[in-house]
Amino acid sequence: MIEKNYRPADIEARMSVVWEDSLAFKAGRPDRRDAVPFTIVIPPPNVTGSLHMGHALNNTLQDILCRFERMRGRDVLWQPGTDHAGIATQMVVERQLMERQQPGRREMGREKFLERVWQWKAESGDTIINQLKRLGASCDWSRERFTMDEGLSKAVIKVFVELHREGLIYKDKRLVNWDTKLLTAISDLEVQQTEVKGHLWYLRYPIEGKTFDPEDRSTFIVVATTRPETMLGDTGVAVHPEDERYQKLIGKNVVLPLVGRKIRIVADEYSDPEKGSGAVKVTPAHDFNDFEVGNRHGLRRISVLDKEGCLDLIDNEDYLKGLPEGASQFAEEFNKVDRFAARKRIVERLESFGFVERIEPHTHMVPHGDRSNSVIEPYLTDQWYVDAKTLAKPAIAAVRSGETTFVPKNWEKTYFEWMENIQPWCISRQLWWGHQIPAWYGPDGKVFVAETEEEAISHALGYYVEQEVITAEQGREMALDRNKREGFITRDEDVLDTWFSSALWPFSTLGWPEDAPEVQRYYPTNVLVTGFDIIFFWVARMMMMGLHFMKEIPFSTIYIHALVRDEKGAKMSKSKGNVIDPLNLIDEFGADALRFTLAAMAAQGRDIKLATSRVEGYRNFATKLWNASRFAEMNHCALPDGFEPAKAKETLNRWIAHESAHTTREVTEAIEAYRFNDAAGAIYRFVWNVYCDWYVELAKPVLLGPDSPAKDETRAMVAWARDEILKLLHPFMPFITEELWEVTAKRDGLLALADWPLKRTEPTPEQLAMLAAAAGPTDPLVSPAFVMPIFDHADFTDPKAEAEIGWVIDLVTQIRSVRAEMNIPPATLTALVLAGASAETKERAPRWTDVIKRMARLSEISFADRAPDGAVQLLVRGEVAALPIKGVVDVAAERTRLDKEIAKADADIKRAESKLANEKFVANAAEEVVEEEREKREAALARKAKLLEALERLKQAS
RNA sequence: GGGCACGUAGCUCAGCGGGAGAGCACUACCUUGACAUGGUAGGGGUCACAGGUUCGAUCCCUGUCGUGCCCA
Repeated sequence: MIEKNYRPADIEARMSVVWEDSLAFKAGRPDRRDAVPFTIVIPPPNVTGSLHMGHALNNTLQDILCRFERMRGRDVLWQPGTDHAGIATQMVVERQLMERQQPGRREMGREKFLERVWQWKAESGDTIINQLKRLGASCDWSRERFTMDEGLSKAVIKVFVELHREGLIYKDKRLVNWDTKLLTAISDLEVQQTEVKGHLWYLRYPIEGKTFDPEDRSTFIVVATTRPETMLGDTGVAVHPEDERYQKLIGKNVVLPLVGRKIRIVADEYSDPEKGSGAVKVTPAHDFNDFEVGNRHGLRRISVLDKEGCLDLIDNEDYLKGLPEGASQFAEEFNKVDRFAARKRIVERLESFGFVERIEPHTHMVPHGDRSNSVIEPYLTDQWYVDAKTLAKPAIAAVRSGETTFVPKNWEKTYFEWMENIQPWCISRQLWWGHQIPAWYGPDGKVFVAETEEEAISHALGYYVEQEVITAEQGREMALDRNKREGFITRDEDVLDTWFSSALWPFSTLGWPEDAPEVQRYYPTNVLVTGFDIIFFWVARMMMMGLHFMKEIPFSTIYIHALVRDEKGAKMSKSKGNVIDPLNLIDEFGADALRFTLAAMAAQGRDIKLATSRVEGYRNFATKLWNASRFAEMNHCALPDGFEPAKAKETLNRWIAHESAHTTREVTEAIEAYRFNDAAGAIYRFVWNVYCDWYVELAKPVLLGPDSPAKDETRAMVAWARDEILKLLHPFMPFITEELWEVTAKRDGLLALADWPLKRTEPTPEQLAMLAAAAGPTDPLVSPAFVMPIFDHADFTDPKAEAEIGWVIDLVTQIRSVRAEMNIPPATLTALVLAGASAETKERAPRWTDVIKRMARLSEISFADRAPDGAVQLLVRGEVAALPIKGVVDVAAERTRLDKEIAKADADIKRAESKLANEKFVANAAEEVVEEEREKREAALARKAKLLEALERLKQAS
């Protein structure tokens, strides 16, 4: 029995358990051993995360694809898991420690802290997974992975060591984006440029050999800067080589104010004569552009900041080198002053000596850390880098060749843009939570990269024996005795960028580098579903790593979906805290309603700003389906064994089979093309506007009437069409459909594992050849028939049934419309006269008497040669349907109505004729378009003639 | 500054070379035996603006204005 009311919360809780217990989503089910696999790896949410709208959309779409393919018989693996999210997680735990007033990370020490993070993960790491389950995600939960799992860590180590051996990972001292709050390097991608209102300071740098005089412009050169405090690290001044103002100064020195360092004036195209003074100070250790300029001219790099962003001058050999007497006094005064305070004080000091020419307000972009939101400092440090440029080449080629395709295609441009200008990827992070870099340093700082410490020590001992740093005897002793080698080599403290492990996700989760059968079976995956915001962070890097280590693309299709934005149109993010909670929507309207809303709004290439009213509307849709199923149940509609819808005799039943097959094709094709909104729209219209509004209504007289073969057939068909709906709707609304599937009949199995309505037919050899050519080489495991299945449901198409039911619908609709227009109350029944009806109509009408009477509120239906006097005359599919309503019909009003109809017909005739009279139209337009226009004209002419007749009769009668 | 989108009904959004669509909201009527989370019938849009291409433009092209995002 179906419950009276649709209560999503109850159903969802129950169905989750049913699915879990039945292992319905397990990949590699024995009964699908021979099925073609279909694989999606989930974009692993951060363990710190909780479900936001972006996740809800992303996972709804993946689930639709997975459930769809599972019903189509494939062996689906939807690989779930979570990401350790280095910085985010470390921050969460540190914050927790602070809130509980417990010792901080550094006091605790690395080992203890990491224990603490794991403990946190054990307590809270399941949050997001449970929320995904609430959404209905049909992942193979038994295969859940975590980027810091033993297996995945092994993959990370192996990849690092191999790339290092190949020279694709290296250590380099160069500028990085340094977060002075988190005390770590971050990658370019983690830096957000934010517009900040600042100043442009024009500083006077005295020319060597001249006596500085603020009034005499020949004694100094003016440089403009937004960061005056970095001047302490200046090692040059650059002017444009063709800037005439400065030609004579090129090659000369200036004396750096306050510091006294002599620095050279160089010619470099980097300085823009149009901007500021045309001369720029060069600080290679604190600016990315200056770093390049410095390289070109061999300028020194002098770092004047420490890790926290404070001036670091005392004991700073680079800084002090070559400075005149007395420089140490200044160094002592300014040492350990924070960079922003230093800016103020240095400007003051410069002003006091007349070194500041002027200060202008200046708005510019300042880099901020996306996690800490603190100002990022270009900082000179040793870091590990991946040679992304080399790895990007095959990744670019794979997309160029179409081996991997983006949907929608325009994202390929973005991908190429970035990949072709890719910079070395800084992968080391000065954090504790993450994969510790497998590199060890010997006593002299030489680095040994190896998978294990044992391996590293053996390399190191071999090396130092050879270098005669230690004797062969010492080497042997240390190799044999742990205690003796203790502290001889020390491991790199840094961990890897979180995205380093995410880049391996498509194969590390399958068991690589072990020789796991899953790697063979499920790699490459079929489609990656993600938002465009992580194309660079994640998609591109998976492409690079997948191609390098598996020698195969990680996925053949990349479906990029919209971003769900907050009400202001801003991107939602975990750290910004501007997330809308989809769980509230699930609580209020149900997961099915939320999923359907997201699918219906997932039009390609457009962002989603979610309106709650839509969710409510789709909840109502679920209610509608619920009640329609109750109606079927109350009328004992059930599917008898061996029922063949194609053999139905009743026109109405043939019609719903016809309509149903049409919808099936629409939904199937739309999902295949990732047009989720079209698929959702098609099934929505079918359920509500076809099945409920017309089929069920038209079937009522039969269902409520006496027993008959027609009634038996209709009962079967009502149930059959309901089952078709449940199947088609299942990928979108899994909970309600599974529930209804279970309670409406005795079933062989779960709906989640039932067959999709369209059966694949064996393709002909010609079709196979054609498909093989079209499919290309991307997915060798997939037979062409799977890439583009061939379906056959010609059995259901029935134009005759369509015409007949169409006539009924038109007739009823028009009568209803005119009744409403004339304010005839529903309680008043009217008679219907079919005037001058064709043989076809005379044959059809009796079959629909009950239905039409019921739906159009009629007392009787009769035939006549002509419409009775004083009747409202409707034109239904070219024939007159008259409603004689004595005393109700206002003749004047009816004339006006007919006049309006005639005017409309006239307009149609005119439009068609003017087109057809246009020689160019007839000559240039497609034949079927012209033909269509002719048909329109004929139809309008006929309509007008009939309307004129009707008008004539009305005139005669009055 | 470069790039990518987007301006369609009051709101949220589809559509996209051959007569403008949905959901919500709105109006009127309806306790009809699945459903008032419903039914029936309506109202509402120079498809941002200006040019161009075309037999024909909401749709393609160019420009303008406005909005958003990404990268400098």
